Amino acid sequence: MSTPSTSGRKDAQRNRLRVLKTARALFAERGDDVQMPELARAAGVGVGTVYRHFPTRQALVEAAAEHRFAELAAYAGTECRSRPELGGGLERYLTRVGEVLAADRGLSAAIEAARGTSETEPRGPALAELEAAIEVLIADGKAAGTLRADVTVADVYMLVGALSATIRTGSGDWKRFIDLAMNGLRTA
Amino acid sequence: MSTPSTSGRKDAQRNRLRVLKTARALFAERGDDVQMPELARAAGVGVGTVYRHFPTRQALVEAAAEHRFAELAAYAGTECRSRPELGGGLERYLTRVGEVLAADRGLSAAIEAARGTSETEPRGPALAELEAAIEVLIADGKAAGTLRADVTVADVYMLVGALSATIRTGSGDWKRFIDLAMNGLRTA
Amino acid sequence: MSTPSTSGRKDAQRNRLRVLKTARALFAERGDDVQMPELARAAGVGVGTVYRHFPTRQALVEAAAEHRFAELAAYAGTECRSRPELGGGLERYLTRVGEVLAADRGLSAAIEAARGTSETEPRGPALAELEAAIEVLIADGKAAGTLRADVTVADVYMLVGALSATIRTGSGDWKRFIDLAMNGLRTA
Amino acid sequence: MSTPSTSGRKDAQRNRLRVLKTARALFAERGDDVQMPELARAAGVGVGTVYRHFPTRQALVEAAAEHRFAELAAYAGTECRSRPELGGGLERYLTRVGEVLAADRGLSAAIEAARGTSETEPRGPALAELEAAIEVLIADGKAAGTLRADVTVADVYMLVGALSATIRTGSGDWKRFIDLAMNGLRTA
DNA sequence: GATGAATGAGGTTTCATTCAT
DNA sequence: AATGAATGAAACCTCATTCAT
Repeated sequence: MSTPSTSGRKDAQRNRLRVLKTARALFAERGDDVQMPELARAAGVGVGTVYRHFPTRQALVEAAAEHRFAELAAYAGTECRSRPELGGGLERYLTRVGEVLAADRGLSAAIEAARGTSETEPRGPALAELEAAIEVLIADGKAAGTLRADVTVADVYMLVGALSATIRTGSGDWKRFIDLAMNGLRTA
Repeated sequence: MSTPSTSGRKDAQRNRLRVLKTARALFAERGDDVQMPELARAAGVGVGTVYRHFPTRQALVEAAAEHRFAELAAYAGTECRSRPELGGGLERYLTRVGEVLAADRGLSAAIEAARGTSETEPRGPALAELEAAIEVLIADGKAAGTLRADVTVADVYMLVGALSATIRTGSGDWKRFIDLAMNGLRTA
Repeated sequence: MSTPSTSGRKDAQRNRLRVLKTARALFAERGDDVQMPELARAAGVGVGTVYRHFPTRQALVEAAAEHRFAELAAYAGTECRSRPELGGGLERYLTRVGEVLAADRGLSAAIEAARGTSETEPRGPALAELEAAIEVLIADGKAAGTLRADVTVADVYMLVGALSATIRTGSGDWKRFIDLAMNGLRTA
Repeated sequence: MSTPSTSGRKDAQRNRLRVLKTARALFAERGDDVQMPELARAAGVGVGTVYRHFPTRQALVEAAAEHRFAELAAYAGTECRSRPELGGGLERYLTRVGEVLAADRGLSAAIEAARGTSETEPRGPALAELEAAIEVLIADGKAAGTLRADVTVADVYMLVGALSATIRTGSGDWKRFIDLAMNGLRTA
């Protein structure tokens, strides 16, 4: 509507991204109660286009989740390691995660709602990347003598999940959660 | 229709409880996808009766949540304190919570779904009781010198929420979570 | 809307019938392009009520088919045999079928559309009844020496189907079809 | 885009035929539930190309119908008359029709679905040809003294329609249908 | 002429809740 | 107080058709 030409084949990818970003924004704002036609309208495309790129509402939510996840993974792999000599890369990482999630509780809610009763967590491609990055942060911490020797990626992953829930449900001060969690990971 | 009168107030209470227990059982088994008419049938009453006692589906879910919560509170107040000289009352409590929640992931999911995008957590009457009980467990721990001096009820409450999410989503080994959490609460 | 009270439990059956009759009428008039909400409105009930009685659009169409089928079966069992000494019971029956179907081409179209690509024909309870009645008509004809000795119920059933298609598609004069068909069934 | 020019008019005809044949094949296999984009893909062209040649899905189905119809007409005009002294040209023709339709029930279903509630049958160019051919077969039969004197092309056309329906719906043994039909057409 | 991404009006079905009996 | 049939507002998704490239 504001952009003059809606274009053709070439920027199908651009459309996909547009939908994805609109979805993130709308979910962030209003949680799970966003309907497909409305979302399409907000993205400036027809519902059909949304469904072309994401065959199911759930698929769209998952893609939004993955999108945010990828950002978090990228952060873990770059900024957090930037000054390893300072130590505390892991803590900086968790804090960053907290900030992102806190700014975006609606999306978390939508993701949670979409999970429904499904038993398994979806494992997107960004996950492997994230795990590798966290591995490094853990190694740094152990090298600096600040982390317990038995800390694993699985531990951190679990704590991120717990942090996310804490923020989403507002069951407490998430900075305090990180504080306690880091304390739990540190050498006695 | 032909039976003169099916009794009075006493049956009403019995019905309320029947519905509540059926709800806990069905939610536990199938999560949020339980429909009101079906639930009514399972409880052996009509939908109307369910609605007489719980004006809304959400109200019923909240009641089920409170019901479970009350059990947890009772446990904190009794068994966990039973042998304070042993120490570790708080850890025993968290473990108990974990066991109950792990046996009951469906109900957690239903509760979570019912919360929807609502900002605030419902605070039922059992909460005060629980807080008092936890206060005591914390005091015990501090007296035994095992807990950090700054640990509060809010901390524990937050950790219980995080534990619940960890179990519900299956994002990791919840016993390990308790391990890390307790480590975080302990004196350095 | 015109009837003062919509009543409760007792005339659920009355509602079912009302929906069924409305369906027959609407399908007769407009063929397959009748939508559920519209049909419900025409029947003076909500869509939900329609779906309570007929879990699927297809189920409703099938019920309408069966309803008409039952009428045809009843006719075969009664009027057509009324004066066997006249002979020609089978022909009178086919003619009657033709009249009913000709007055009701829309329903035939809806039924056909609902069948879709499905391989098998639905066999409702009226079918057995019809077959028994036709058996008798055939026996009458053979006794009167007018029908070929090898004529079976399956033949007649097949011819009824063919007659139905002839009428529905308007591919010719159905009375002529009956003429030819009867000629085909008669002794040389 | 890089290829200078993909030829001119000749390819267009080739494409038309390609689409038509693909349509026949796909409809034969899956009945009416074939989508335009899918059909286009199967034909190795874009949807746009399909629409260039057939302005409407219905038009394509009709073209497929006509295509098959033309084959049937050709057969009536050639092989069936090949040895008129044998008699039974009409029966041989109907049998051939039956064989073709039986191998192709899906297309019949698609044609039927496309007709929808429309009152009139489409009359393609092959029809006149067919009628002429049948006229001859009928004349042969009458000359041989095997057909009733009042048999018309319209009768045969109607019977072909009925035969088609019998095969499509599977309501009986279509060879038996031909048997009865021929018997109906024969002199007493 | 060909391509295929985009469109968006519809259509079926679900299920929390109401209310006549 | 209990019953359960009825309600009807949604909400998702499909797919024939268009048109910019």
